[in-house]
Amino acid sequence: MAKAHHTRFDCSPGCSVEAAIGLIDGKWKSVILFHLLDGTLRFNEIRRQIPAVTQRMLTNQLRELEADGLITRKVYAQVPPKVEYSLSPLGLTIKPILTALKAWGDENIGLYGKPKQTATDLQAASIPA
Amino acid sequence: MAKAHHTRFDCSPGCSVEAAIGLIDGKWKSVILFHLLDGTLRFNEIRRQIPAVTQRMLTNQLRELEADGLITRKVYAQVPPKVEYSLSPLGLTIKPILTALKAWGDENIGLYGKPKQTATDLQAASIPA
DNA sequence: CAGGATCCGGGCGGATACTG
DNA sequence: CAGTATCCGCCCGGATCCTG
Repeated sequence: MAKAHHTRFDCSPGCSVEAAIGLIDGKWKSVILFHLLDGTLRFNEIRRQIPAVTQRMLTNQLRELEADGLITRKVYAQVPPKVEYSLSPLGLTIKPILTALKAWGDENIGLYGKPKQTATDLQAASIPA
Repeated sequence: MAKAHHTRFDCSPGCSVEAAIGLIDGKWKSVILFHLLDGTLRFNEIRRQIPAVTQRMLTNQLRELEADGLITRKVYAQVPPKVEYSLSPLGLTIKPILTALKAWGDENIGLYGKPKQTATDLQAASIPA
């Protein structure tokens, strides 16, 4: 797992959840993977899709994703350099998670990063107590 | 968002993914939420479910989850103290994500935290290139 | 274009001690 | 039981400069 961001998990039932999260957390990984769902992207293309990421971090996260086998890095021997990133077969399998995240985010989060409905709102709306 | 672990996200398409992840990352949150799927738990019950977490971290993460409206904290005025944590209505809505994570983890990760099949394996198995 | 190298501060998170 | 308080090391991640 590259550098083991989560130090370690001694397994209890929820272990695989932890492990799964371990692969897609890391501040930018999920967003990167999400954008790669649309297809292959070059380095600076990803940067443009995620303006807030620094090139250092982008390189880092891409390296870790590659080390974890989630993405594939293809280098073209030419100048100026051209490097393409795409989801590996394993990476493709996390699509359900990403779309679930996206769906949930779209549903429950405003554009400001704040939950748009509070627990109380939802209580009144859907759940009968 | 409590203390804004992810500083901020200036929104591009994948923003809501980032935002969603922002709520469930934080080293232990996903596991905590996952265990709360089974129902209400007391503080030390959660600790026992997640041996690797320290009480400091557990308190932290619980506070953040509460601030984000994902869990509910119920304090019983009695001694010795009794505090129960449970998923809020909003928290319940992330169940699909958690189960997706669990499913993916169970499927693709061994008990050691390493992906059990490499990209190459999967390539040979399913995808024709 | 796609990075590598270095410097550096902030905060995440562990360990320990104390409390209502 | 369910925390709070404090100290502190580590490394995450930003900023900047350099390269094939």
